[in-house]
Parts: sequence; structure tokens; C-alpha cells
Amino acid sequence: MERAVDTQPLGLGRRTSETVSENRMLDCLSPDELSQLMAVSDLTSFVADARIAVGGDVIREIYFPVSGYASLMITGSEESSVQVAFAGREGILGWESLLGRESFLLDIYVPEALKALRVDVGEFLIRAAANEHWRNVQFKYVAGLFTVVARGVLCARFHVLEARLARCLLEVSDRHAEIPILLTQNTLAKLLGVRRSGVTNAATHLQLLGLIQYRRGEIRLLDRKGLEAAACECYRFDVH
Amino acid sequence: MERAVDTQPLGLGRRTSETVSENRMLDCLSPDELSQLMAVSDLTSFVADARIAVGGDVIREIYFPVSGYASLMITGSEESSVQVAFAGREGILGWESLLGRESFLLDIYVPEALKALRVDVGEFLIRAAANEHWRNVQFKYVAGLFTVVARGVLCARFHVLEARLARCLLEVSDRHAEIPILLTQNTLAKLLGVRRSGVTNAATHLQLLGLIQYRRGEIRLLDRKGLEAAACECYRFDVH
DNA sequence: TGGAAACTGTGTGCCAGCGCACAGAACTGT
DNA sequence: ACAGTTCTGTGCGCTGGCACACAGTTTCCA
Repeated sequence: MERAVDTQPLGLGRRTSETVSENRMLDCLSPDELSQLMAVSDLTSFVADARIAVGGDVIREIYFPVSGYASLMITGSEESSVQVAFAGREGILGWESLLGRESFLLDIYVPEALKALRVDVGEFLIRAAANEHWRNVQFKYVAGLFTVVARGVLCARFHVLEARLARCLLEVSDRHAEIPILLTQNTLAKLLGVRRSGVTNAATHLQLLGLIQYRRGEIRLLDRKGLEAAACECYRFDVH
Repeated sequence: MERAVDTQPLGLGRRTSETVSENRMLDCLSPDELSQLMAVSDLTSFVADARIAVGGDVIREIYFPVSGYASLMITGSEESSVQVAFAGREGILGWESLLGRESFLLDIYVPEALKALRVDVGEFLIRAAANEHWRNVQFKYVAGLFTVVARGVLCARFHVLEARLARCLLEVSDRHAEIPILLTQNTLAKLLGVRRSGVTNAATHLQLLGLIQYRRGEIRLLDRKGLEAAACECYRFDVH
């Protein structure tokens, strides 16, 4: 639940011409623009189980994930909460500011360690305003996010847990260079909005089918194709 | 399932200074701008059970509902589908174009008769580009829609049918001057993504509680406060 | 090295909503 | 006035996931 640990300033010097950004949004900038943005950014790390923001928090900073992923969640009363989308290197945290909002719409939770480039929201908006192409790329991302969230309604309504779990693991894997995935059944239950032992059942079955292998919070995907078959169709609509 | 019936051209003459637009988005335009937009618009009617678009359709025209409401839905395979939001006079159909998309993200279904002002998407975008304030209003609407859809995930996951039905009826009523509401249990089932007899049960119970009264597709809200208490919290997040 | 904490497996009873099916009621058109 | 259609009420067995509970296992730390 803590905030960031280990914040280090990150100047131009760290970024050489061959190491392009790890974030797709930043990749859409020209080298010059990227340099300028990097000059007012720093690299921030979040530990697993951190919470970057909750819905309604004022957006002071924008984050561009460069390794790992965040989980966009929505919380109701009586502590019910569920994930609506992932945001990894394909995305940007704080996109709401592009729509003129001053506060986050969703909770931003960090299931596994995350590194992200942090930019002041003012600096970000100035650059977005000055670069129509970049802004359009971001609008497209927002539209994609919208699609995913809308599918989430259907998914939550119709799809069984095992398929949703398979989808979830695939989406994590897509944003996650490291092996294995470091998620406990408890955390997965939180994301999926189900109880923990439900995840045990589903995961046990997926393992029985030879699709995954796990032990105490370490999950490995053994059969990607098989897992895609076990996942609900929604996986195909994911932006990654 | 038919398209529009009864399309009539609607010039400036029909709109006098005292009859302001029935659509909130249009209300944000100056009289001059409104006049100009009206000159390239016409009023279109859709009959109940019409389908204006399905996700993926190219956006050729933008609609500003002026009476009635549309239902934004998402469809999966095996004919499962569920509503993610309403769009009435507070909204605009085809907002996706503001994010640079050329096609609709969601299905647009018409449960009850709907009248909407129709504008060519090109004309619309020109005017949106020229009017920053208006564009910002629309972005805010998109953000509100996003919130509603995200809550929909939580709602579909956690809230029981009776509460969701109550919410649905309230949201219809908010966008619906006419009494009674003209929706069959079948249509409600389609919106909520449940089976028809589930709606029968829930509706029977709401009627038993004295909150609503219905007969063969005519629904009347008898006790608005009571219905709000019966509805899930999500009702409070609705934009209307 | 031993105890606490975290993680996982399992079991039991329960409930909302499903799928399917059918019957009665109300409306509609000719 | 009658026949067809639409809408609604009801019943039954089933299932996915819930709530609660507890035991076993692995890891971590003092």
C-alpha cells in the first residue's frame, strides 16, 4: 500500500540513441521531443501491492509505464472492487487529463513491481497540446481502453471464472517480460473480483490441463495456445 | 430492426429563440453556432426496437438525441449482449469520432421511440474543431460515459438483478418525459443481459413492494424514492 | 531452529440466476 | 368474433460462485 520507493532523476544522459523508450506513447515522439520530455521526467518505481491512485484523486502526475503493468480498477461500497483493464507499456496513466478531467476516474493498483516515467501533468498537457499527432495517438489509446472496459461488462456478466483467469494471465504475460509471473491467488482474486478459493479451483484446473504451472505465487505459462483457447474471446480485444 | 422512418428536413425556421434545443450538447452552442449547425442537420425518428449501428460500423452521421434515449450495448459471440450505458438528451451518438475513430465502438439500440438531430460527421468535426469550449464539453461527456461503463463492470459482477432493474428503470425515467415507460420484460432482459423470466421475478417483486406498477409493456414508477433505495448505488454515478 | 506469517487446498451448505418448458392472459388484425 | 401473436407467470432441475471454516504447506525472520 505504500507509495513509490526508489525515485531517481533520469536525465538525457541515460537515454542513448539506440535505447528507445520502452513505452509506446513515448515511441511516438521525435527524438527531440522525447529528449525534452525526458528532461522534465524521472523514473519511478512502485513495489508490488502499491496503490498509485484511487478514483477521484487529483491528477498531479502522468505515468508512462516502462516495465511491468498497472491494474485499473473500480471500487464500490462494501469493499467490492474489480479490475476493468490493464495498463502496461502500451499505455499511460492519467489519460483522463486529456479529456479535461482534473481527477482520476479509476483506481490504479500495482499487482507486481512497476517502473514508470513520471511527468508533471502540466508539462504533459503542454506537450500534448503542441503535438497533434501525439495527441491523436493518445486519443486512440483512450478509445481502445474504452472498448476493453465495455467488453469487461460483458465478460463479467457472461464468462466463467476459469476463462476470465486464463485471459487475465495472458494479458499479464503480454505486458511482462519476466518469468515467472509473481501473483498470489489472493491478488488474482482481487483483480477478478471473486473469492480466493475460486481462483484456487480455476487455477488447479488450468494446471491439470497442463496450461500453467504454479507454486506459491509463481505462475508460468506452459501452453500459450492452449491457454488462449481456454480464455474467453475477450482476450482478443485487449490492447497490448 | 428497421432504420429510420419519417425523416424530415429541419431548417432554422423551426427553431425560434425561445425553444432552445432539447439536447444538452447543443445547448452549449451560441445561438449563431446552433443556427449554423441546424442548417446542415435534420430531425430523424427511430421506432422502438430499431438498431442505429453496431460496433465496427463506419460513423457517417452523428446523432444528438432530443427526445427518448438510445441504449449503448456490447455484443459478444453466441448472441450474448448487454447494455453498458444509456444515451439520452445529455449525450451524443458518434462521440468516438472525437477520439479519431472512424467506426462505432458500441452497438446503438433503440428500446423506445427516439428522435434525434442528425449531422454529417464531417460537418460535426469541423464545428468541434473550431470550438474549443464545445469540444471540451464533449470530452467531459466521454469521460462521464467512461465512468458509467466502468461502473457497469462492477455492477454486472456484484449487484443482484432486482437492484439493477430498479436502476435501469430510473435511468430510463430520467431520460423519458412520457409516462408510462413502454418496455416489455423481454426488452428489459435484453438490456440487462439476463433471461426474461428473471425480469418477471424482479419486476413482480418491485411491484409487490409498491415501487412500480406495470401491465403488458407499460411501466409506471409509483415511488421514486423507494425505487432509488432499491436500486444499486450505481444509479448515483449515472450522467443525466 | 523454531515460530509466525503467508499461501494454498478442501469441504459444506447456500443462493442467484440459468435453461427449458408450458400455460394463461391480453392484444391485434381481418 | 376468432385466430394468431405477443406478453407474462410459473415450475423444476442445475450450476457457478458465495460465505465460512479449517487444515496443510512453504517461506521468512528472529
